[in-house]
Parts: sequence; structure tokens; C-alpha cells
Amino acid sequence: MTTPTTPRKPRGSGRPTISDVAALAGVSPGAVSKVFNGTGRISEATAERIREAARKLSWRPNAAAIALRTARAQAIGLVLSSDTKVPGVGAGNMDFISGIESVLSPREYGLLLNIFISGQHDENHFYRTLAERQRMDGIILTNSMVGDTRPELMSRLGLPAVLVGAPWKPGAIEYVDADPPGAGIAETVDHLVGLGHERIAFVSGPKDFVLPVLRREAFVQRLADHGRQPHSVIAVEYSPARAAEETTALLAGANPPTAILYGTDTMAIAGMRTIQAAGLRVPDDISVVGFEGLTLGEWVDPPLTTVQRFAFQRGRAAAAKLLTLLGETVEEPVPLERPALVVRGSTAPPP
Amino acid sequence: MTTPTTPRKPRGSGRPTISDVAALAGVSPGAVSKVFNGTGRISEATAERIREAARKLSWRPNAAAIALRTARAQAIGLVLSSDTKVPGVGAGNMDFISGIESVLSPREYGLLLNIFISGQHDENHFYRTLAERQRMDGIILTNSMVGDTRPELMSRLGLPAVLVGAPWKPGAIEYVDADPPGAGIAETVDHLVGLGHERIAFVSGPKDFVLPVLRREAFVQRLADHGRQPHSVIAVEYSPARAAEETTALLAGANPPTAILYGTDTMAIAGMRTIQAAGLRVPDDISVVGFEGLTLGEWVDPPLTTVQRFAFQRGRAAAAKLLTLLGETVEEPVPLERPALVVRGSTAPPP
DNA sequence: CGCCTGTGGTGCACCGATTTACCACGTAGG
DNA sequence: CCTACGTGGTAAATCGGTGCACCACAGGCG
Repeated sequence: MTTPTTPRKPRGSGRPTISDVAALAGVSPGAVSKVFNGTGRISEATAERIREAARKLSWRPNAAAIALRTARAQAIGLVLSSDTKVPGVGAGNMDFISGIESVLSPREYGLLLNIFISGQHDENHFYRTLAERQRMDGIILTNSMVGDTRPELMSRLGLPAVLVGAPWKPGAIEYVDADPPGAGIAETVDHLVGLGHERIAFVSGPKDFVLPVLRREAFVQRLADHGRQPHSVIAVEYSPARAAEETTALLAGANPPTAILYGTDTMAIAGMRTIQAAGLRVPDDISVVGFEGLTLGEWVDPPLTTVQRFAFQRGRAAAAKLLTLLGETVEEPVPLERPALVVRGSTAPPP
Repeated sequence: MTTPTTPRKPRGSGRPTISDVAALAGVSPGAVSKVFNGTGRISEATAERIREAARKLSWRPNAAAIALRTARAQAIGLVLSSDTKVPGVGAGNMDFISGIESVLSPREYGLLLNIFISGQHDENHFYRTLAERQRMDGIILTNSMVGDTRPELMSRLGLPAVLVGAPWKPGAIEYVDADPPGAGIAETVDHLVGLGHERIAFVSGPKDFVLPVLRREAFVQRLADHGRQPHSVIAVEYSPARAAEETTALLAGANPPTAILYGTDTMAIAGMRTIQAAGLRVPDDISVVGFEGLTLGEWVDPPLTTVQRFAFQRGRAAAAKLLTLLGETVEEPVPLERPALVVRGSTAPPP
């Protein structure tokens, strides 16, 4: 009695394998594989027996085994930056992620989230690790930067990548962009000019990122189209506190603006507060416009006029593009809605 | 010349394997494995040669191969709910995720993000798939619900899990919770009572979730400690619009409250706006308190008094607990800071 | 000298799937 | 009768690591 009478199965992890399913269905493992992948020829009767066996054992192919054998991880990566200059806390990020997931999950693709902390992580090492471990088949990059080296890095690493937003140098990387340059800006400028504003200022995002750069260019350009010049164009971190400081400086000027456009809703709200604290009224004395379209904007006083962006759609588009790059067939064209101006209560004719 | 003169290497994916490294270092693959895992005995001289070879080829062990062989995916899952009732858009989510990553990334663990869409996904099927594919070694669950069946489901599936927040039924699942029940509530009640408020209302989160339930209990309890009764306790979705509606109803009452506590900062901001729109002043006529500690709260008028929560720490604690469950040694105790009342400008003595 | 022990590795089975090559069995055509 | 072919599968190699069993060799000791 030293050896037990059931040396049948070691039962490693306890979970059934394809062999267990095959045994139960009375076929070979290869047959099971074929049924579940639609490859090879298996009679319908046998196929049904196999499916039934799999159901009974509640078996699903082991992801690691597939990844190893087929050299496809069936997962993509997403890199978000954690940086004081980035609107990382933006609620939009969650919608963006939901958009990505909405494309991935029907295809059983996984989403690997990675936070890049500038200053703490070395960019080269960070991305090399991601590529070399082969945990993901492709990657979605955000926060397109001025002088971004990641496009070249990614192609050197052989990791398919999609950049969200306009790239610094076109051609080096695939990307999706709903801001053909600075959409929403034109509408906003038209709106303000139409109200009669002469002195319009733009407290926009930092110099390091492509998006705010393009927006500033579009801002200046559109004013020029109207035969005007900007009151001022300011580049500053995506921070309410910094927005407030700049607003104070603007108000202290000799000839303050009658309308201020901010890089984000959060900045705009901080700006409004600063204006009001200075004893001025929004929109009576100064009009304010934000950027993003947070729900919260409806609940400040006055309700914030803003440029609505569509984070969910952006996520969908990025994921769809990456999957296409990976050879997956993605039927939908994934429409990318352009940012649209939502006029609420914070804009009015100048005094 | 039909066959090329270099039939050496098929070069599957192009990436080097452990054998390439071994060949370059003049050792067996097993030796390489030992060096990189610190197992077995390899002389320092040989080890250095191997490391050098790996560096030269910029090789890293293939994640899928390791996962298959060791039956550990070196990744954990995170499930976030997408539900109208959930403050999913909460900025706190991103901090929470950052906290998780701060524990995972030093250990080269991956984070797999999954969005659960109630109504669209079947809970049972959703979690079964996650477990059976064995892509993750454990899972972090959020949004503890009343009557939550996931604790049992997880243990049935054999997937180690950590719940963030107090569980509905204790004992069924591991969890981390910084709200020993309703921390922050007591402070808030004390604060308001200390200011002289007699009629305090609580517009809190939905009935389905454990957190708001516990908060309501704590609210009532603490008032009782002071020998008082709540003006009213309301359960409502985490939505600014709903908060506004309830606020309107409260104001229309015969004897309206002099202070209102809201389930989130967003709700509180919407509440303030409603109060102001009704011609009343905050905090002169009615005091308002939020829950979360959004930066934005500093920039509304008046600055919002709120209960600061620490999403980053929560993420760290959850990840640390899960890794411990997985047998990983996590040195730090991971201190979980209790929510703390931050008094800003939206609270004052009653009129 | 023979034996034991420790050092520094090697060799090979194995994890759980996929995939290629091949085979058994009819059946039809020449 | 022999061959060709289509059907419905099986067997085995393979992906890239890990880890156990084992082994060669040198040195120490009685």
C-alpha cells in the first residue's frame, strides 16, 4: 500500500486541459483544437461531442499555451503617462479606456495597462521591456510629444504601435486623430468673434505636447482668417493652479481680454473662479471656454461653454486601427467624431 | 543553388531565445535560466558571461513560455464597472490604477484591465472566462455590492481575489478597506454639529453598493451619538443630475436642512449650484460637504469642504494584498490612510 | 589508493496548446 | 482489379522556457 491505486493523473493546476476534453469526447487533442479554431475537417457529429465535453469540463484554451505556440499574445498594451504636465486625472481617460475595451473584448483580446512615470522610468528601457517580453502584440501610445522619439523606437523594437493624436513627425508611426489640426478651435473662434469679441486670449497646454501646439497654431490662424490677432497665447501646464495664475496675470494687464479660452475644462473652471474672485462677472465681463466636455461643466456657475471631445470614440478608433495593423479584420470603419463646440452659459457678447 | 547555403536558423519571430543566449555564452539553456532566476549554482564568471550575452542580444525571457511552464501568468486583473450608478468617470480611478501599478511594475507583474458592463455582460460568464483562460493569477474587484455573489464565484473558480472596499458578507473574500465603517463621516458630522447645525441631510450613493450603505449607517449612528436625528437620508445614483433633483426637493420641504452631505464631490458641486440657483447662499444659508477630495473642489465657489480619500494608497494596498495572497513577499505593510475631512469654504455655522 | 563530497554545470522531460504530415477507409472511375 | 481521391480523423514535432536528475571532475581524508 505504499503506492496509491490511482496513479492516473498528476492534476497539475487542477484545471482541465485540451487532453482531458479530448479523452472525454473520445478523440485526439488535435481534433479538439480543430473544432475550436474552425481549422481542419471534423464531422459535425464529432464536433458536437467535443463541444459538449468542453462545456462539461468548463474548459477554455490556456492563453499562455496559445501565446507560446502561435507567437501571438492576444493582448495589446496601453501606455498612459503619469506626469504633472499631463491631464492624467482627466475623467476622459476612463472613457477612452472603455472605448478601447469595447473593441478588444468581443475579440477576446486583453488590455495591458502600463503607467509611464517620466522622471522615474527610462523611456528606452521601459518600452524595450514591453517589447521583449512579448506579452503584447501591439501598443497604443498617448500624449504625442514634440520631438517624440517613440515612433522610431517602436519600429526599431518591431512592436506595432498606434499613436493617439497627431504625431510630431508624420510618417513615422500610425496614428488616429480627431483634431484635423485644431478642430473645435475654429468653431470657438468663430463663436467668440461672432459675439463681437476683439481681445481673445488662449491659456493652453504645455509646449512639450503636440496637441496644444497645433491648437495654438489653429487659434492664431483662425483669428487671422477674421483679420485679427490674438490678445495673447500662453502655454502652461495642464493645472488649475497654473491656469489661475495666468488668469490673474491677464486681468492685471493694461488691456485685459474679453474672452479666454482654456486648454481643459478644469483649467477653465479655475479661470472662472479667478475672474469672479477679482470682482468680474462671467460671462458679462469676460467670456470663458473650456476644452473636453466634462459633465461637471454643466454644474458650475455659469455652466461652462466647452469643446466637447469624444474619448470613447477615440479609444475605439485607436484599438480598431491597431487590430487592423495586427492583421485582424475589423469591419467597422470606426467613425471619429470631430470635437464640437457646446455653447452653455459662460460666453456672451463683450461688455 | 536551389537551397541557400545558410540553413542554420529558421528564425521564427526574429527575436532571440534562451538558446541563442546560451549558444553565445557557450553554455546550456538551463544555465541561462538559472542565472536569470537565481536558482541553481553557477559560477560568477559564467554568470557574467551569460548576462553579457543576454545584454548583447537584448534578450528577455518570453512571458508566455514562463507562464506556460510555471503556470503563473505574472499578471493580475482589475475589473472596473461601467454602470450609470457607478462614479466610473471618477478621476479617482486613475489614481487608484496608478497605485496598483506602483506595486506591480517593480515586480514585473502586468495589469490586465477589464471593463464589466452591467446589463451587457453576464457576471457568471464574464468571470468564468477570465479564470479559465488563466491569463491572470489573481484579480482585484471594485464596487462592492449589496448581495454581491462574486466572492463565492471567485472561490468556486479558484481565482484569488481581493475586494476593494468593505464586503457585503465578511469572511467570503479578502479585502482592503480604508473606511472602518464610514470613516470621515464621523469627522464630518462632528464638524457640522460643532458649527451648530441641527438639520443635516445626506444625499448619498445608491442602495446597491455597500459603501453608501455603511456611510448612511455611520451617519445616523454618529448623529445619534450626539443625541440627534438626521434631517433626511437619501439614496440615489452617483449622478450630478440626480443630486440636483434631490437638492431641489430638500429645499422645497417645509423645514429644509441647513447642511447637506453628498456622496461625491461631483454631486456636491451640482448640489451647490442648485442651492445657489434657488437664491440661497453657500455656506451662509446652507453648508455643503462632498466626498472624494477632487482638486477641482478648490476651484468652485465656494471651495468645497470634502472628505479626502486616498485612491493611490487604496490601489497600493489592494495590489499588495493580492500579491501576498499569491505567495509573493511584499515587505511594506502598505499603510492605508483613513479618509480625512478637509474643511474649505462650503461649510459655516447655520444662519 | 579508494571513497566521499562539493562544485558547476548538462540533458531531458514537461507545461498545453497548434499544426503538419500522414493514414485508414470507403468509393468511384478507368 | 488497380489507382485516385475525398473524408475524418491521429500522431508527433514544436513553441521557449523551467527544474529535476544526473554527471564529470577536483580535492580532501583515512
